[in-house]
Amino acid sequence: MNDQTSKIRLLIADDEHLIRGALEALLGLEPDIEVVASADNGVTAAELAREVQPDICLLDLEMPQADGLDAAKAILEHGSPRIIIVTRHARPGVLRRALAEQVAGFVPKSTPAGELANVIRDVAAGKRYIDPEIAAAALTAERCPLTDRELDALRSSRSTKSVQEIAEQLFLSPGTVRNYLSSAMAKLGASSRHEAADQAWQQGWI
Amino acid sequence: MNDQTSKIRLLIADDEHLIRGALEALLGLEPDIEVVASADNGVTAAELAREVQPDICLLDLEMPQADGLDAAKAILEHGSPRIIIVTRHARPGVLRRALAEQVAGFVPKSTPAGELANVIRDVAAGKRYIDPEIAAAALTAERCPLTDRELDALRSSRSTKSVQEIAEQLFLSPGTVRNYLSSAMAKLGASSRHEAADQAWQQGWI
DNA sequence: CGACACCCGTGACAAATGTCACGAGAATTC
DNA sequence: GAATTCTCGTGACATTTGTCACGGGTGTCG
Repeated sequence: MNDQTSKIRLLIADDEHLIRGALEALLGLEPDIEVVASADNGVTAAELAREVQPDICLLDLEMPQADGLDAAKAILEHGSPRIIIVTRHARPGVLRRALAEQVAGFVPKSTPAGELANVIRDVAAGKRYIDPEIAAAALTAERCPLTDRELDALRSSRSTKSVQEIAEQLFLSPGTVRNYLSSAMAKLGASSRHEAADQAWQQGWI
Repeated sequence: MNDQTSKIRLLIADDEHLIRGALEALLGLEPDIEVVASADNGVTAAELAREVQPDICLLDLEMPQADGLDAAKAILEHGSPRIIIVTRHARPGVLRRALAEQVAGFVPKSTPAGELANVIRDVAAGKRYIDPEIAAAALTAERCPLTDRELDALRSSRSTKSVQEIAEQLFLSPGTVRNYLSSAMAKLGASSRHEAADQAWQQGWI
């Protein structure tokens, strides 16, 4: 791939131009890193990755079109760069899914800026890097106690408002939906379905 | 203050270390800009501003402790730097409040990175800069149709869940609160108070 | 087989929520 | 002064929501 003398070839994807540009500037200062591509959404990130074959892809998790995990999946189908996910809200369940996708690095945006270059070097050297805070949270967080249908109901209840509509979406009777939501709320200790749906989302279960 | 030869003295405040560091790197590359202070919340930003007396303060809107507007207010009590607000979600109402605080610049994080330095120079030269997209949105957006009490109720309903608790917070009867929420929902075309509160927040009314 | 967990549905009930009609007070206008 | 409009407030009402108890069906595991 890249020998001792050549630079680490980096792709950056973030939908906020200001931040992407700033990251380019920050990392461009490093003598052993070269930014070879940048994108503002997951789809073009995947396309660019196929073209330029970078060593490392630095992907923001929250992006329009396709998020960081979608992009990682697409990228790994046509190449084998190392992937680092950057995120604002680090949720345990998301970390699990990221690791399932063979992601090599996972850092929150609260990471000190100086650290990032080191993480990139470590990952380029074949190591993996997981933010210790998030790792701890993911390990202490118990497994999702909800059943599949309960998760379906919660998912629908985030976008839809009335039980009727949720029932129609899932092809169920309204009573059943309320039962699922009720039991989910009981398991999560929430007092409204919105609260329960929020919690489930925070954990990365939906 | 600063004559032709001296650099623009800049304070940066953003709670995400990664972004703050990246911005420092980006702007540090400019020959006529010098980052003299940086903070990760509004309170320390205000304290630092009093100490180092920067020419320009670049404040993120979303910060813990005190947000960008709070910080701007505090800063302007003990000095007269020019303030630039940076934000992820640019809401029309927030722009209005920012202008009321004598803020000199208002840019979203979707601004191209190269632009930012130019904005800083313009503002340092005494001009004002408002992102055209947000300005247009703020001008087309009609004035808030809600009464003061309706706004109070919506504000409370974002943090509190039951009508009872909202009523206690506002020293009102539960029935009155429900009326305010109901009329607010009618005015906004929402079908639940959460939806209405969300809309009002999106517009920057609360 | 029995025990168990999950899926789907029903009916009934209390509490919370949203809607409505109505009234008191203040300000404006004729 | 009377009519009008606006805001703020109260109480009654139907609907929605969340809870509970129950039953039938399916598949898995010991």
